[in-house]
Amino acid sequence: MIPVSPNRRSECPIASSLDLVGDKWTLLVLRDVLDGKRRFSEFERSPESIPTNILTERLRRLVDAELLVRVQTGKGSRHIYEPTSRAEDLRPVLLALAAWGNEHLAETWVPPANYLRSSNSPDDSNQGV
Amino acid sequence: MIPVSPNRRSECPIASSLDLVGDKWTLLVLRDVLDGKRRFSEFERSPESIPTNILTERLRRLVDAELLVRVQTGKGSRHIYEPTSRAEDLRPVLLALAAWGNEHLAETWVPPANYLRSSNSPDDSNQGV
DNA sequence: TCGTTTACTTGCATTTTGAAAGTAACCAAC
DNA sequence: GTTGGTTACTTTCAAAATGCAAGTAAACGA
Repeated sequence: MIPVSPNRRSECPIASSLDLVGDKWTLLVLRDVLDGKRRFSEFERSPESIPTNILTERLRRLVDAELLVRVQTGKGSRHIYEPTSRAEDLRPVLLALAAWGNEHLAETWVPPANYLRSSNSPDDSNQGV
Repeated sequence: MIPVSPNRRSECPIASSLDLVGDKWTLLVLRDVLDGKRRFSEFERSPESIPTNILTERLRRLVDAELLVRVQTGKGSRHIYEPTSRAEDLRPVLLALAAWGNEHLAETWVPPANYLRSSNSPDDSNQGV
């Protein structure tokens, strides 16, 4: 369980979830990681172009809340971010948002049928994001 | 279909949805309206205490995007906001967020089994939000 | 060894948010 | 028919978050 945060607005589970992931960028980072991306530079290269200072801060928050774990790879400042089951459990949220977007927003990419359905690495035939 | 917005970050359906509802407050207004609330003053009284200038602006955006319709009641500046089917279609997003919050965030209200499942007015036995 | 990549940090301008107070129209009671 | 309350806002201004650009240090790759 993620402990009660000091800036929680209410005990509503929706409001409390949004206190953690309800901003412009966090769910997009989670989208990427659940789509198989693992590295800072991969998140950075996504089409939305997240500013790097914000990416750093969001990754830190997600690691703090244990939605991601940061794993050292090689010697220096080279690591990957792996989703935990807490992050995996957000898939239904992302899938519901994607379905709503495809149904109601003009000119959105329709992802392949299995998009975000497994934790596998992204498949080359899809449009990714 | 909601037309392409000038500030859209990408054609990803998740990112595009978040361009409209991906902030701290919008989904809480939609939670309230899907929970049976209809008036400005009802949204204002929710436990998260949305600032009124922000509430005004969010209601305007949701009316513009046709997730809500503003209906005059009585003479003067007295109206209600009714959800359209575009808003109803966001229920799965809210339910998924609520489920995730209840599973992973400490001390969140567990809403009744039928929470947000219908467009009926809220039932007195529930804790509302 | 030299250029490139990775994963950041820093500084600063712009934008958004938040808190509080103000307002105008209506409504209900006395 | 005035007074007090409610409704649905608007305005002001401070504070916080975001965004952009540039800088950095270590490591990697040829």
